[in-house]
Amino acid sequence: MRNGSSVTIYQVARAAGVSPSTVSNLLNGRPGRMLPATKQRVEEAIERLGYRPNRTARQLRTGRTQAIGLVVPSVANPFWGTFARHLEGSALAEDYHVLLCNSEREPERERRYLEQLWDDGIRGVVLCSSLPSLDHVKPLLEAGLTVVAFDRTAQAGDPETLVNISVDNVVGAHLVTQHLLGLGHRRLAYVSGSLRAVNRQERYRGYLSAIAEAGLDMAAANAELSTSDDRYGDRDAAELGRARTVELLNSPNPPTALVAMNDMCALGVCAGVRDTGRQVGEDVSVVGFDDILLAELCAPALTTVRQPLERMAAEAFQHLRTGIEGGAPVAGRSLLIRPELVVRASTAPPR
Amino acid sequence: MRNGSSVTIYQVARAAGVSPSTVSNLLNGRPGRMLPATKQRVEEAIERLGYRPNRTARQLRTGRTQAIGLVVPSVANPFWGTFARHLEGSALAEDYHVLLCNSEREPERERRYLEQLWDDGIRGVVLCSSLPSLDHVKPLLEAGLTVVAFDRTAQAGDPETLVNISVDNVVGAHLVTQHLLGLGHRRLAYVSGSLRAVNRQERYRGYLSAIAEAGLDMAAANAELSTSDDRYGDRDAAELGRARTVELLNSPNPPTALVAMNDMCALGVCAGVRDTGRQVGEDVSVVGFDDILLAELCAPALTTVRQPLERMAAEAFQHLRTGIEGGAPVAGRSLLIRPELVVRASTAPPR
DNA sequence: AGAGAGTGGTGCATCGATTTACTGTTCAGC
DNA sequence: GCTGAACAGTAAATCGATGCACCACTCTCT
Repeated sequence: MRNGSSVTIYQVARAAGVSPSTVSNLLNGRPGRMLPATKQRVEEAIERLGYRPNRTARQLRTGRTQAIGLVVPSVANPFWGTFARHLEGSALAEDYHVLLCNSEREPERERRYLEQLWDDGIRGVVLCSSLPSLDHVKPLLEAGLTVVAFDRTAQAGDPETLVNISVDNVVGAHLVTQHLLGLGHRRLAYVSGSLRAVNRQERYRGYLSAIAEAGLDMAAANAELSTSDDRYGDRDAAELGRARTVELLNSPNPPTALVAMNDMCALGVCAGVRDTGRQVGEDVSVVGFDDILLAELCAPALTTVRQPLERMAAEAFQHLRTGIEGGAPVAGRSLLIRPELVVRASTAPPR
Repeated sequence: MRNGSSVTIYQVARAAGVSPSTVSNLLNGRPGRMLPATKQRVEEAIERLGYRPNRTARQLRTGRTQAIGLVVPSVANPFWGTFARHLEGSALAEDYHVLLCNSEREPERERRYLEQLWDDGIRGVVLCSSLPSLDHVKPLLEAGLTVVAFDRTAQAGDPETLVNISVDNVVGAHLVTQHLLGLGHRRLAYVSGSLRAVNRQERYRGYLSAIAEAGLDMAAANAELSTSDDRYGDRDAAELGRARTVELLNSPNPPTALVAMNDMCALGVCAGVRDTGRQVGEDVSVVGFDDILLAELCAPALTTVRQPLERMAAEAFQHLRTGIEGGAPVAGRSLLIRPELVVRASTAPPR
C-alpha cells in the first residue's frame, strides 16, 4: 500500500519463466547472454506487468544515482532560474534528475547541502556560488564528488579535479565599459554588492582595466560600492543598486554612467535613477551583466553582457556525466567563454 | 572508493559494543530502550567515526524519502523561481529535499515526471500546472502519491484526495479590474495566453464579472486574446503580451486599460505600449497578477495582485509532510487565499 | 513459589536489484 | 572419443538500515 502495487524483478522473472538474474541481464545491456526467444519472453513479461525497476534498490546496490545536484545562490533570481531550466533540459535528455539547492552563497549552508547530496548518493554537482575558496568542499571532492564550478574561474589553490565553466567576466565588463567610454562618458561608477564572490571581482577588474586603458583618471571612476558582507540575496541586489544609485547621483559631480554587477542590480540602479528624477538612457546610462529575459523587456531595454546559458548548462551537464559514469574524476580544467555585448536603449552619449 | 569511505551502522555497533539494532533504535527515536550509559557509548561512537546513515538503504527499507517533488511550468519565470525558493526553505527546515521539474504545462511531460519521482521513492509532490484535468495523475494518486495542486482550485471530477492551494484568482482579477473601473476606464482589454489553465480561466472570469457588475457593455471589454494552445512558456508570455498589445492599440477605438494574466505578461504588455509610442501609466494603464519582485522595480512600477507566496509554500509543504508521514493520504480539501491589490504607478485615470 | 510485567537489549528476515561464480549442455577440433 | 571453449542461464551473496519477534533477567504481587 505505502509502496503502491509495485512489480518487482522477481515477479517478472516468474512470469517469464526465468531467473531474476536473466531479467537483470536484459535490463543492464547484456541481452547477448540469452536466446532471442527468452529475451522476447522477458520483454513481454516486463511490458505486461508494467514493470519499472526500483531506482532505490538499484542505487543501493550499485552506488550510482541518476541525479545531479545544482547549488545556486537563489533561484528567485531569474538568471539562476533560467540556468536551472537549461540544466534540467540537458539532464532530462539523459534521464537524469536535478536536485535544486539555494545556498544564499553561505559556505556553511553550501557544505551542509553537498553533504546531504552525497548522502543521497549524488556524485555530481554544479556549484554556482563563485566563492573564492572551495575549502569547505574539499573533503567531498576527495571522497569522489565531481564538481563543476559555474560562473567562477579557476583560482590558485583549487582542488585538482575541479572543473570551471564561466563566461569571461573580465572581458565582459571590459566590453561594456568600453562601450560607455566610446559613447563619451568620462565620469563612471561601478555598483556592486560585496566583492567576496570571484565573478564580481573579475567584473570589477574588467571595468577598471577599461578605464585605465582609456587613460582616464582613476579617481573619476567611482570605486566599488559594497554593502555589508552578509547581504547576498537578489532582492538585495536590486535594493542595493537602487539605494547606492540615489546616493551617487545626489553627490556633487555625479557620474553619467553606471555599471552594475548584474542585471538584477542594474534594474535597481534604473529605479534609483528615476528616483532622482532623471531618465535612464538620456540623463544617465546604465549597463548590466547576464542578459536575463527582463533586460530586453524593461524600459528602457538594458544594455548588457550576454552569457550563453544554454550552451554552458549543456557543457556543465556533460562534464558531470562523464565524471560520474567514468567513476574516476576527470582532470580539472577550465572553460572560459567569451561573452557578447548587447547594446540596447539604456546607454547613450552623455548630455 | 566509488562510495567514499563511508561508515556503516555495523561499524558503529562494533565500536560501541552493541548490536546494530541498538544503534538503529537510538537513531530512530527510541532511546528509552537502552541504559543511559549505553546510549552515551553509541553516541560517542557515532561522533568519533563520523557516521551518517545511508539514506538510500534507509529508503529502500522503509519506503520513505526525505524529499518532495516540485513541478512548475518553468522556473525561468521569476514567480516560480520565488515559489521554489520558499518551498525549499520550508522543506529544508524539516530536513527535506526538493526535486525540481519543469513541465512546460505539458500533461505528458508532467506524467512522465511524476512517474519518475514515484520510482525514486518520492511520495509527495506540489503540482503547479493548473491544468483543468488531473486524469494523467490519477493512477499515481491512487497508488498513494500525495499531491498538492498549487495555483489551481478544486474542479469537479478531481481525485478525492487532492489538496488545492491557491489564491482566489476570481477575487484578485475582480479587485484589479474594479480598480481600473474606479479610475474611470471604460474601454478595457484582457491579455492572456491560452485559457486551458484553470487559474487563467478564473482570472478572466473575475475580470468579466467586475465589468458586468459595473454595468458596462460587454462588447466594449475586449475578450480573451489567446495564442495557440501549445504556447505556454514564459518568454512566450511576455512576447505574447507585447505582440497582442501592439495589435490592440493599433486597432480603431483602442482600450485605455490592459489587464494581463500575470506579471510577466504585463511586462510584455508594457513593452508593447511603448512600442506604439504611448506611455504606460499615462496614456494607457496596465495591471498584472502575482507581484513578482520586478513588478516593483520596472518603470513604471506595476499595479498588480499579490500572492502571499511564502505562506502558501509553507502550507503546501506541511500538507505534503503530513500526507507522506501519515502514510494514508489525508482527505482532499481546498485552501483559497484572499489576494491583495497592490496599487503602483502603472495605473491612472484615462486621459 | 509462580505468574505477570517491565527492562535492556539482540537475531535475523527484509526491502529490490545487481553481479560473481558457477552449472549443465552443446559442439568444433584433433 | 575426448578436451575444452562457447553458450544459456541460475544460485546466492551483497548493498546498509530497519523493526518485529524474541530472549534473559529482575521485580512485584498474591
